[in-house]
Amino acid sequence: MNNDKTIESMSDLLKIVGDKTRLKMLAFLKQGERCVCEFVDLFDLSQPAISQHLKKMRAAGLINERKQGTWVYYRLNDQLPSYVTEIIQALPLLETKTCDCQATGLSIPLETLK
Amino acid sequence: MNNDKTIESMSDLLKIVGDKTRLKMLAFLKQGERCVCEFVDLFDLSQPAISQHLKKMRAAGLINERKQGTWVYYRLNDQLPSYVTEIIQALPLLETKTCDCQATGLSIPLETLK
DNA sequence: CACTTATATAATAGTATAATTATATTAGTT
DNA sequence: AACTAATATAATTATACTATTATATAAGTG
Repeated sequence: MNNDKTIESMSDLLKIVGDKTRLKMLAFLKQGERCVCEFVDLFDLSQPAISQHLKKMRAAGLINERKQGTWVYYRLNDQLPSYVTEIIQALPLLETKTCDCQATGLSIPLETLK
Repeated sequence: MNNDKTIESMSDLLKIVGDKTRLKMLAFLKQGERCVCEFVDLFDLSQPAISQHLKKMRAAGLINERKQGTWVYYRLNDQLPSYVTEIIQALPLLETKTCDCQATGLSIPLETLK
């Protein structure tokens, strides 16, 4: 086995995790699944910026997505290296602001209930 | 307490840890104290680059230094956040090449023994 | 089908990070 | 004191990252 390759892959993953915005996203995801629109509401960033952060975390295997209609929900991957799990555990729990798409507590669009 | 500040400080620390070269340095330091000259030998990088990486890790509180004559030895700080300890534990053990300044196994310059 | 909403992608500009070369500092040696 | 070796700092360049604006896609609705 190649040690340098291990270190490089750890570096790649830690660089993804180490960004302030992405850490905050991970902190929110500790509480469960969240839709993209919630991040757009919660962060003082443009929607494309949010989308690109989520893409990077998805590509790194940190999060998984679930699509429901136009909405996309992300959740933490439950198979993460222990050192990543430890980082996420160390993150503070953040206050939840409820987004329209979660107002029902059902995590699905209201329209689908009509 | 301010959650954003916690996240920001975690981000700052993870950015320091997440660099490939610095991760490799931390992997070497798992085996114990090392002098700067060893890093200069072991890495395919200029001496100033090594020095700057060590400075950042020192400033972040990841490592401690001990000066002995012209030589400077660094070791892991033994009081690190658990999530950092976990990262270091996950690093592979790297082969040790012995440097002149460690040839005695005493970690001190030969000249001081004269 | 035109319109709206949610999300993603592309192009680009701004900022941060790490590398190099050059130079300074500090300790030890002759 | 001059010389060498080890390390640090400064200045600069190159590269990588993140944010923005503009645009595309895809689903849902009237």
